[in-house]
Amino acid sequence: MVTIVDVARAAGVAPSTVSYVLSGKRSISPETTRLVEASIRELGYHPNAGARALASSKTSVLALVLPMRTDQNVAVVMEFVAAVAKTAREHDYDVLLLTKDEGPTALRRVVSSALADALIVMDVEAKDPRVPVLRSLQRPSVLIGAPDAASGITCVDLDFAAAGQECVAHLAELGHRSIALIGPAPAVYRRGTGFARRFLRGFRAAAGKHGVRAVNRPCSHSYDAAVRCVDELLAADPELTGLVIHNEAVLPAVLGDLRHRGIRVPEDMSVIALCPDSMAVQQPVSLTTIAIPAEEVGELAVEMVLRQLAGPTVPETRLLAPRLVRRESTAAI
Amino acid sequence: MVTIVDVARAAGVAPSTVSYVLSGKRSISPETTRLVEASIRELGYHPNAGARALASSKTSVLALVLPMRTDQNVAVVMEFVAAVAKTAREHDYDVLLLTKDEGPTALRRVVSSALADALIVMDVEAKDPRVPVLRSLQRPSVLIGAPDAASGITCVDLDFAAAGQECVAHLAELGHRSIALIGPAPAVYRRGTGFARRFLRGFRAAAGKHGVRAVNRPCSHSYDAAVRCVDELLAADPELTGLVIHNEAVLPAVLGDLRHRGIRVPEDMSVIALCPDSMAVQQPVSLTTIAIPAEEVGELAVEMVLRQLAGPTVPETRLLAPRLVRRESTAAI
DNA sequence: TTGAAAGCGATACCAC
DNA sequence: GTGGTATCGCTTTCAA
Repeated sequence: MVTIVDVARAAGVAPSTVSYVLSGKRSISPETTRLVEASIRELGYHPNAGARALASSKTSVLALVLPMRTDQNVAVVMEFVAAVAKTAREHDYDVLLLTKDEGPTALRRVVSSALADALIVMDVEAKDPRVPVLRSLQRPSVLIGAPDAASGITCVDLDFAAAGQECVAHLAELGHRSIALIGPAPAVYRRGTGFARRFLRGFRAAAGKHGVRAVNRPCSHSYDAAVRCVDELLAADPELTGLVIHNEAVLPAVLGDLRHRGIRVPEDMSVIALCPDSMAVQQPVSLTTIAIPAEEVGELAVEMVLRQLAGPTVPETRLLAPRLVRRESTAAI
Repeated sequence: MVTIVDVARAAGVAPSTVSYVLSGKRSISPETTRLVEASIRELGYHPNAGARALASSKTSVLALVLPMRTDQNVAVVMEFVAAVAKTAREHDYDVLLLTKDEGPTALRRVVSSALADALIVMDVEAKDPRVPVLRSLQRPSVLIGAPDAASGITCVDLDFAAAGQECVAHLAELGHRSIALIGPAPAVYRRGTGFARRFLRGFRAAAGKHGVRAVNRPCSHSYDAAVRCVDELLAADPELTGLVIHNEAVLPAVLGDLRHRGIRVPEDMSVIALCPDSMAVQQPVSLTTIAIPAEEVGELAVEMVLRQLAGPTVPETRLLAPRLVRRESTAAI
């Protein structure tokens, strides 16, 4: 193993000088810099992460807590992870993977054993037990999502309320007077995952404002549930002409079922979905969507957490404005 | 921060004794053990990971290299990750996340900076540039998947060749005489991802053996591509009665299209898919599948890599036998 | 602009 | 069965 002493000897300088060349924390003559950098390259030196962490109390590692349900949202979660990993590396950080089901203890463990400098936590619920722990930990952290009590912590997420509003506004503008929301599984509401309720709130508010008849129907992930859901909605209101789908899992099922019933999209039924773009274009009709800005959120999460690492910041909840992408599944009535 | 010295003082013993209580590397009197453990609990002591790594040259971290494409396979990748993370934690290891597009350099970096003790590498291609690097690294590693030249390295994967054979055998037994394989996107074959070719090989061999007419058609991930694919297959052979789908992305599209054409599954067309179970039961007809044993593979990968860490082992490629789960999408002709 | 040396917090060897 | 302490590789303060 190549150590800083080896490099120093090869370059004919002191170990501390090598360290300073690497960190840039003091000015070094160009000549010395050249010498040291050459030795580093020649010997293939990589600083030992443990030693560095021990001496500097900084690990250059971010812990990322992931939900590991495989039933839902997988594509979106993956996009977050990709964005977080990429952005972290751009700032010379590595990513340590934790899973949500390790619970709040895992956060404590990672921090007290100095495995990571900061935490990014996904899939935050309304009354998330990890939030108080995070608060007590006194370590930089960013939540992706937002709990009920977000005071004192930093969050970033899509503005789901605005997203709900935009969906309704778009349909209302196209002349639709009766619309329905096919929501996430009942379990999601029960778990109190914030985004579901925030979306619903925006949806309802906008419906009131635009004078549109609007109903809401959670839907679990089986094909049958999706079909039953469409059934009920059509039975309850034959005039229904607009569907907002906030549930990627049943997207193919709902669209398939509409087609099977001879209900054309968008001629007979306008459909707008909240889902990743990649999914939107993989359907029989390419879907008008509110994109989930996973990449942006992931990137932002890393940047916000690094800013905290760099110095004091004020906790804030950052909600990203929804971006409606109009494709072929919505039309004027 | 609580250190081992604090614990030692509180328990009235030497720091080394605390260390030995923790590691179990020498026998300690019950009384001392009790005392030390109590102090640890009271003070909330967690050993500093960096210090430990520095002193012992072991990090208790496994590096996991993930593909970050979001287009395909996401559910399966997620299941791997979940299994790896869970199994690693059960053995008191943490997981460091790397992405495939960081390339072979990332492997070198992680090893030389002593960020991880071993590597688990996913999405291995036929001529994967990471393989020679891995070989030169002299660190325990397991590939999920298998390159062409697997000598000297440890791999674990589903036995895709056997899976291809099983699919054909199952359909042949049911009396089908003409079947087709809807395969992964052309890009996947081009990339030389081993599993695609191995599956195809098994498929062809079994078709020959059972005297079944069999064709192969790669299919990219758009809805239109899927429809076109079905179109062509039906045009080429009106007698086609069996479909093997090795492409989760187009599963809903193909099934939707069949239904739209009035082709019933399984009455008119038997369908067997290679996909996660969760996906199989989310279709209009629950699908007969070869399950991808992601959980088993992930678990095994961790165990194999830990065994290497424990002592010398002989490199081997472990192929898991496919398990066909019969559901409602296949029937006798 | 550079060097010397004191830690950082654990492990594991050497003593007893 | 237990204690003392050199050691791991780096950062950073103090000195020059």
